This record gives sequence, structure tokens and C-alpha cells, in this order.
Amino acid sequence: MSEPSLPIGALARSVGCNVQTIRYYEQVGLLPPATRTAGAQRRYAQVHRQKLSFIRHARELGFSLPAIRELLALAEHSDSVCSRADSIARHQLEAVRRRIALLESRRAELERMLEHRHGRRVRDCRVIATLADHGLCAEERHETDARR
Amino acid sequence: MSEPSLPIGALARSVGCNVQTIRYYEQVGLLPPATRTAGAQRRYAQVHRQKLSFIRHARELGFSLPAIRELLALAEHSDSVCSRADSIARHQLEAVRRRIALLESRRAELERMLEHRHGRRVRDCRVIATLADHGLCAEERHETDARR
DNA sequence: GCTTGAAGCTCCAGTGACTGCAGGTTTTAA
DNA sequence: TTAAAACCTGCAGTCACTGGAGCTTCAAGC
Repeated sequence: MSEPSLPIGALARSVGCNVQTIRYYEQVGLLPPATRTAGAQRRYAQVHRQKLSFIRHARELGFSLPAIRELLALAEHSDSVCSRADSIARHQLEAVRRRIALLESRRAELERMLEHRHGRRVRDCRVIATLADHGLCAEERHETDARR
Repeated sequence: MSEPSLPIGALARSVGCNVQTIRYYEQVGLLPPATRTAGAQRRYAQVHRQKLSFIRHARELGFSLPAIRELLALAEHSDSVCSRADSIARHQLEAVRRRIALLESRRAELERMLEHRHGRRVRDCRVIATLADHGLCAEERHETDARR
């Protein structure tokens, strides 16, 4: 009958997010509304904690809120078809892989910009020169390769 | 006297960004205001094209607009000290590396979630189960290792 | 029962770097 | 001259929160 009921701050601490985030999830309909005290303060049950924990875990993996909404709905019905959840996760994995590839190429160019010896003044600065002339970042490779 | 002057659309095509972006850069003071025709349309000179190209290149590398603002200011003065530009770039490189590390761990967990055989229904779904129980994503490794 | 300070409440604005739209004006080529 | 393409300003929307102002409620100690 009397399920342990957490105020919002305790819930926030227990899942490691902050209070505003929880209110925001309620506002956008991701988390069901809490019960309220006579003075209109929110009190949460275990089911809320589980859902919130699910949401936070999914967010850490980079799922969007719409994707999480759908995953939560799937989780509600234990006989719904699993392939949809898989497809959402595969989609996210692909997005993460594309993002990594983009960042790897950024990293490579930044490293190339930085690894050269250069003058103390901006007129000889690799960083500025590379940004100013897009050609440099492609040609740089050839020059470097040729020199070795 | 009569420098070739591009309308905004032509400039946008020539650097591969869109028209609103150019107006936005002017609005936030990243790009100096264009000269205007009698009918108040913008006309751009080569110096604008160079700056815009610099900005876009820096954006592709993930520099923030405040960082780019500073890099542009450094580029203006060819006798300013290069180490500041280097420091901005190194900072960005570190940010990119941290981001890659985060995404790699996401990728690993998503791959672990997806690589298991599982039932057709959500009650046996790895994806949902892993999200629901944060413990699974760490423990999974041990179980898997132990079983082999 | 009273006080007090922590924690809660709502509502609203701001973040970054754009993007899109509405409704109007200018330019340019035929 | 006309018609279409391109341009203009101003503002709202994106995503997932985060922060603040100004007020109310709760819980613990006395």
C-alpha cells in the first residue's frame, strides 16, 4: 500500500541527474507524472526510478529523446517484437560510427597542423596558414610523404 | 577600383555554405558587413570570400565561433605571437580526442548490446534489458568471458 | 506549536550554430 | 516590360537541457 516515495531531489541523486532534468522529462511526456503531496510537491515510486534510470542510460549511449520514447513504449509490452528495438540500436550505432569517423579525420588534420615546427610569429604560423588555405591540408600530406 | 563583387548566393555557392549562414556570421560580427547596392543587397569582395572560407574550414574542424573569432583576429596581425593560435588548436585537438574516447565507449556498449542472439520478443531483448539494467552492460563481459 | 533553512514549486529565458519561413523588394535576363 | 530568381528583414524553431526569479512547502530541532 505505502510504496516508498521519493522527493525529486532524492530521485535525482539516486540516478545521477539533476532536478530540472526530471521535471523536463515529465514536461515532454517521457516520464509519467509523479503523485503530488497536498502542497503539490512531487513524490516518486520505484517505477519512476526504473524508467528514469532507463532514460539516463539510453541518453549516455546517445539515443535521442524520440528514440527513447519508442524504446520505453516497446519495453512496456513484453510481447512486442524485438527487431524494432534492435533496429533503433543499430541505427544509433551507425550514427556513432559516422561521428567517430568524422572526428578521426578532424583529429588527423589538427595533429598535422600542430606537428610542424614553425616560426614564432603568425606570418609563419601553420595553424593560421592551414585554416586560411584549404589547399594546404591536402597538399601537406604529399609534401610530407615526398620528403621522407 | 572595381573589385569583382559577388551577391550573397554566389558567395555561398563558392564556399559551400548557405546564404542564411553568411547573414548569421555578419550578424554576430564574425564577418565584416558587405557593401550594399542601392537596393540594399549585399555585395562581397575577395577579402570576404577569404574570411568566410577560413571560418568554414575552422568550423569543419570543430572550432567554436568564439575560438574562430580569436583566430581571425590573430590572422589579421602577421606579427602577433603564434603560440596563442597553437594553444587554441591544441585545446580543440584535446576536445576532439575526449569526444572520440566517449564515442568509442558508446560504440563498444552498443556493439555488445547488439551482438548477442536473443528472442524475437521484447521480454528476451538484449537492447531493452541492457538499457533497463545498468548492471548488465558491465557484468555482461564477465558472463561472456566465463562461459567460453 | 514555532521557527528556520533546505528543498520544492512554476514560469520563462538562454545555450550554439544555425535553419526555415512569411511576406515583401530588388535584380536580371529575355 | 515582364516575370522569375534572388534578395531583404525579422522572427520562430531546433535539441536537450540549464539557470534564475520569486514564491511556497516540508521536516527537524526547540
